[in-house]
Amino acid sequence: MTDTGKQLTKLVYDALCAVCKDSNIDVDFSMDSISCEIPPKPEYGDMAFPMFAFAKRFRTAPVKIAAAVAGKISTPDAQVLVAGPYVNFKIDRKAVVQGILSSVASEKDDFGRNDSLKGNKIVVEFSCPNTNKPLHLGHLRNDSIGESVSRIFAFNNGDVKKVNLINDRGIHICKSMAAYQKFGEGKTPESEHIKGDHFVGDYYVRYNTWSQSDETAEPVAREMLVKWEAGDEEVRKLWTLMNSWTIGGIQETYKKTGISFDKIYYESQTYKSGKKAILDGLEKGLFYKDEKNTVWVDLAEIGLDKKVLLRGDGTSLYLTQDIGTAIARHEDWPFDRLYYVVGSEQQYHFKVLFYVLQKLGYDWAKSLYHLSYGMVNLPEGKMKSREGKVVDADDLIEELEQMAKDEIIAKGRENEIDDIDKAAEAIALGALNYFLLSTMPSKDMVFNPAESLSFNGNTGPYLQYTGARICSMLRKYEGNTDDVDFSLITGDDEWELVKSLGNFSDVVKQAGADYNPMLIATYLYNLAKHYSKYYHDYSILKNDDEKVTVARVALSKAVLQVLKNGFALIGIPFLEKM
RNA sequence: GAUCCAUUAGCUCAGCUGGAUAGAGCGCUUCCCUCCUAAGGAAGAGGCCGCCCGUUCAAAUCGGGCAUGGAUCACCA
Repeated sequence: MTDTGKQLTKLVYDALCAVCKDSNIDVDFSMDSISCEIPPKPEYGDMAFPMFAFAKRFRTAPVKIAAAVAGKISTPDAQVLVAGPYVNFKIDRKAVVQGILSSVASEKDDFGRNDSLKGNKIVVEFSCPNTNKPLHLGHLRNDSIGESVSRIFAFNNGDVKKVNLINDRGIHICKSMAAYQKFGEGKTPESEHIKGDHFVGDYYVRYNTWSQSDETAEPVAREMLVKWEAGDEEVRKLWTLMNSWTIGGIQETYKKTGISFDKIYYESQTYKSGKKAILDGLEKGLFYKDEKNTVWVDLAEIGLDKKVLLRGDGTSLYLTQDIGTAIARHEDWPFDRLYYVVGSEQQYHFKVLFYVLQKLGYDWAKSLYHLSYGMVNLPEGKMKSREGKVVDADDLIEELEQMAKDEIIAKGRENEIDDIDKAAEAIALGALNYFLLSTMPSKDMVFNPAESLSFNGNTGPYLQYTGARICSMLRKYEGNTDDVDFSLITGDDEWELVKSLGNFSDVVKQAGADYNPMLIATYLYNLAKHYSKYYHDYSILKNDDEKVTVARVALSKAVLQVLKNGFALIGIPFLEKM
């Protein structure tokens, strides 16, 4: 495609020069200034050259320039069209089709893989749950984005490490512990047959109701935190036990949603770090101390106020700790970039964090990114943990699975599918991940259970269904596609499909550059949509001419392959049957 | 008071570094199991792209202002 594009660009350039000569205008532009586009509709041709850029120079309307330029071009390779302000070409599609379909067939699961991030060491930190409650829908969005961008970076051949930092200490953890100590009566997740994270989460809720009616609750939690920091044996024991329950439960959820990490950090092990860096900075005069020995940073340089880096008693804060872990991480593995997948409400925090690291003289601080994502709201407003207005992750997944199962049975597909439970799980996960990733990360999104859980239309299951149909068709096809006459797949609808396949790699690159999985989701939806129309309008298996069948099957195989490759990037399980 | 983000169809969202008649899905009104899965396809209705200026041959897109909604801001994470 690019070769053809270059040839045509040269033709257009030469014609433009000729037009300049006729009008006595100096040629002060190069070939690079000519842009080449793919027209939005097939009837406009296959390649388009807009003439807008020359309107000013020529003091002529783009439409007239296009006509003049087109008049100067004659080539046996392509047909020239004037479409308003554009000079368009219809080209010989066969070679392009052959090129793209052959690459898909030979590169298979690696089709779309490229070197745009080769040599880049990239850390993606995401999820970062607390150990006092189970995951909710907001965490699922975080996980989904983190896992997906990691896969996209890796598909651009970046060297990716996924890390998690578990927030396992602090007053909120002590609250669930305090409630358990008071009301637990030695119960365990096993004895109550409850998933560990939910078990602990129930005590966190219990604490909140307790503290509302009894003012002795708060001192209990506070005292527990002091004991924890002092290393009190009994408190530590309880802490270890309850954390193991929660983390065990959360890991089950990770397993279910296809999330994994290369390394898991625990805040209890890192929360004291950063102190030394701050003191060093203080010595260098980067920060200042007040009369209470509190260490401050002045943020006037970046238009902000000031911020505490170290308490007067020498203890660390969230920011201090993040400074420490960032430094430690870079020492562990000198990354080229580090992405923090964290909600948009922490934009201020990261702005300050990056600034302080830069001030401390760490050059790599400019390679830190806050991959900020918006909140997941409910139609009636925000999710509020304390009021119990949250969409629990496990509950949501279970509900989706049940719906998928019902759907399979309602469609009478249970005999066609080998393992209904497995298929239902895959459909549920596909629906969930597609839903979470098809909105731009930076934007807030609304989760309307009734509408969001649909399996029709622009959804994950629609994509899975498109793939499953192709598979089902291929199972019925006996022949092979070793010898394809590519000239038989040059119709407009087929051309659109092939063009789309050819774009996949660019979309993967763009998604990597923008760290935006939504681009993959949108791309896949459009591909599936084009294919569905094609599938409906064209007979693929039953044709008078066997050669036509071969060609169409080859095209279908290529679409299937690209769908598969894209699915892997946004966490949509591929299904051969559904 | 300040900073950041958002505002596109009834609802949920696309629209890339400005360019050909503003696009999907859901919902609504119709039509299609002709072959390979109807979890599908086709058609229709539905838009001052929040408002006002500006830059440009060209603005949903860029800049400024305003309005509305949200997030954040001095020792919570």
